[in-house]
Amino acid sequence: MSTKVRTRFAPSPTGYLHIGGARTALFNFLFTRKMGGVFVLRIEDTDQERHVEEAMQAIFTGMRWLGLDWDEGEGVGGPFEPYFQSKRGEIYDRYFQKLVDAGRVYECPAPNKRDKDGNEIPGTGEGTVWRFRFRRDGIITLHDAVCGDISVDYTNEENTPDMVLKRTDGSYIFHLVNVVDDIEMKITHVIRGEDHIMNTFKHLQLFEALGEQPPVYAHIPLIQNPDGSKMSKRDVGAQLGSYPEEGFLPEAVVNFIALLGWNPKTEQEIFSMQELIDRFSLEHVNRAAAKFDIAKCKWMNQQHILRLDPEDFVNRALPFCTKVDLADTPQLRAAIAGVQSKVQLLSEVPDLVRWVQILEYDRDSMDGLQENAREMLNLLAESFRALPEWDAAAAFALIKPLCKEHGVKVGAGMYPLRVALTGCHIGPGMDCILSVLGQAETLRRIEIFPR
RNA sequence: GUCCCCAUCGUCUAGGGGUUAGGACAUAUGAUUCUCAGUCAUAGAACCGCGGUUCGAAUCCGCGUGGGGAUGCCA
Repeated sequence: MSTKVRTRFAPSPTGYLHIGGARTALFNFLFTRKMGGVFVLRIEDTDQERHVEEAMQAIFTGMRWLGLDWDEGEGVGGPFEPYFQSKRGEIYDRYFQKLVDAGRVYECPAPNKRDKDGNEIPGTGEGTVWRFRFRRDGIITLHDAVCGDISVDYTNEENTPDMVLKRTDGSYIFHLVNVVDDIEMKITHVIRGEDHIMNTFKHLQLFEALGEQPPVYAHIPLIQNPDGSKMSKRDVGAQLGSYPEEGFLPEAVVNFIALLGWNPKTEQEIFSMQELIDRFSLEHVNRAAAKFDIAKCKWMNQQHILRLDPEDFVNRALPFCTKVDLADTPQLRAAIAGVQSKVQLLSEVPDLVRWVQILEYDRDSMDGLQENAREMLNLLAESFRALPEWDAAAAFALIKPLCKEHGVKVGAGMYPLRVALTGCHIGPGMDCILSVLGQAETLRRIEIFPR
């Protein structure tokens, strides 16, 4: 019987949750759910100097927004608490002592420190640090679940200098704590970004020195900017935190990043989380980096919006409207429902329904009016007024015959009406507009229309 | 510098010793619709280069080139 799959997502709270990090979390999540395993969220906050509290909250809220629920970690507990590395000092001391006893670490003068760009700061190398003594007797091979076999020659010290494990202040470096926690938390599969590949050889050495079996590793390709450069915090789409406020649906973002570097071996493009779980496998993860294309991400968002229940759509779009001071009324909700098929992002909704409460004439829309606009409006108003009983559907049904009767194309009659009633040339269907405004307001708006 | 990884339309990708190299986004054109959106149809658009293996290479191998990553008292 095979042991139960245990994975972890181990971000460090030094920046906001990055789209690449979100995808790493997603792949871990999909794999774990597919395998019926346990997904651990561990916070790697050993670098107290760079620790940012809001960044940590952004990780939690970002993962919850995406629907990546973890089985062990902050908020849910678990058998290997605590899940913050800053609180696990004694455990690391114990493992470090093992390395001391085995003669695998040695104390030596500290090198110079580095700034955040990695440049050395001269004259800062004070005190002593502890380094791990790598084995130098051969080539180390990593059997990666995505990349295949990769080997590095550890007899060549130039690229593999003995690594620092313990800082001058007694705290431990990432490599040690990462490996120790993976051992302690019984992690069976490590799915992480390709930028960690070179670290993995160091980690393999650590596992061996500690007499432990390493987990299965799967290194996933990085996400790059459209120009191929490394994506950093300031780039478009880089921060997951910006997606909710820009009007993306979490299911669309999940769908999009899942397909960035993994393919489902089918031509289907739109997937729910459950479908992704059912299909996911590490063998179909690509090895090449993917560029981030915001246009396709928006298209995918649109596809998911189209699939939402109308009521669900209204509820999700409503906050974007109230945020710009539109009042939550039945009329507004009706108008929102009318634009479900017209937006790619929820944030586009307010501009399309503002007319319900605020009538402003859009310059471009006004310029598009033809000479006979006033004439058409008068005719329409006349027939609306003549209705024995107001009924939006009936009013709407009058428009086409009226246009034909007067020898104008339906669009030529509908357009001025739309601009007169909403101030804009895009928005919900005309039947929806008439229904929302009602007879009196419809006639009033035609009346006051300045053309 | 050294080490590691990668390379199919502009982008995400399928395929993989013999294919009209397929799909999606984006773009363009047309149809429909309420001049938006949507839907439908059509079009243009790719195997990085050079050698080798082979009857045959985009596919396998080597070398270049390009891109990315690593080489930290960051993670």
